[in-house]
Amino acid sequence: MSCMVMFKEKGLKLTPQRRLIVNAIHGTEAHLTAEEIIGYVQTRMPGVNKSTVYRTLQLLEEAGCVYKSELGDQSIYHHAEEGHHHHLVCSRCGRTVDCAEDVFLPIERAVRDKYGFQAGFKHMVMSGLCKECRGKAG
Amino acid sequence: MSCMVMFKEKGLKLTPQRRLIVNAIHGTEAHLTAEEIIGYVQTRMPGVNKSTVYRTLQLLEEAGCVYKSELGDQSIYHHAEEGHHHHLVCSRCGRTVDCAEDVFLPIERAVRDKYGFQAGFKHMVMSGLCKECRGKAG
DNA sequence: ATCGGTGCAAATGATTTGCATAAGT
DNA sequence: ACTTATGCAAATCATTTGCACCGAT
Repeated sequence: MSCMVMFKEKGLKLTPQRRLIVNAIHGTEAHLTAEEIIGYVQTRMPGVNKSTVYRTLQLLEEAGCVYKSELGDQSIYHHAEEGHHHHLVCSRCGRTVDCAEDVFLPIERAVRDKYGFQAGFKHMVMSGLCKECRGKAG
Repeated sequence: MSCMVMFKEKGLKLTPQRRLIVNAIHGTEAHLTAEEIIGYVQTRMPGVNKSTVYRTLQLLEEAGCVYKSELGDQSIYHHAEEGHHHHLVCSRCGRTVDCAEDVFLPIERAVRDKYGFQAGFKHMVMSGLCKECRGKAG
């Protein structure tokens, strides 16, 4: 719950709305779209406005409590806990699989050695087919 | 110029507007935003409408002549020629460096072996710091 | 009292779409 | 001629912003 602490440390307020948003993100290992988070929050507290959610997500992202990634035309959000820094999202069933951080090390090294380019692979979201969907048609 | 041929093969028309759009994309190794392409086209042929450009880009992408990637909140476009399948975009100076395709092989293998996940790394755009900018402040 | 937070409504900005007209083949 | 393409204007859709009011410290 470092998010909660963060608010106070920055002199920001820990409102019920913000608590809900933090809960939504910490309550799952999945990636959530802004819309899904809005839905979660509004289910438990009708009347909460989209802009409140967007503003809070921005605060959380700036504080490093939440990762924001672009997938397709929307942004998806995920908490920034230790131990699982990348994600595999199945483009068929939507399942999310956590992925170890070190899988990017070879490419990071290769790109640095070959091109002198320091790539930043932070919380990457890769799309493809998960184990279950690989065999299936479609 | 397989794009040009593609139009005819599909019974589509090769208009001056489309020719310009194809030229814009094939005339550079850089990634172009829709806006940049619109600018290129309108400079040489004022009056061409955005929607024409967007519609053509969509056709080209569907035909596999052009790659579309999301970077930040906009889409960027690049021709689909052989030999350079990934791109490194410097987040500081905007420079684009072509990147060999094989740098993704290790990660593709690792993710498949570890998680049974078949990731699709097609025409990836990675952001980071290029050789020139790595030393500089900022 | 003061500063930050919220809801609301309107603004943005990229992309898409409906439609009447223009132009390739 | 016949079908596709284009320009224009309006519609979307996710996200952002201005503003007056509300609430916690």
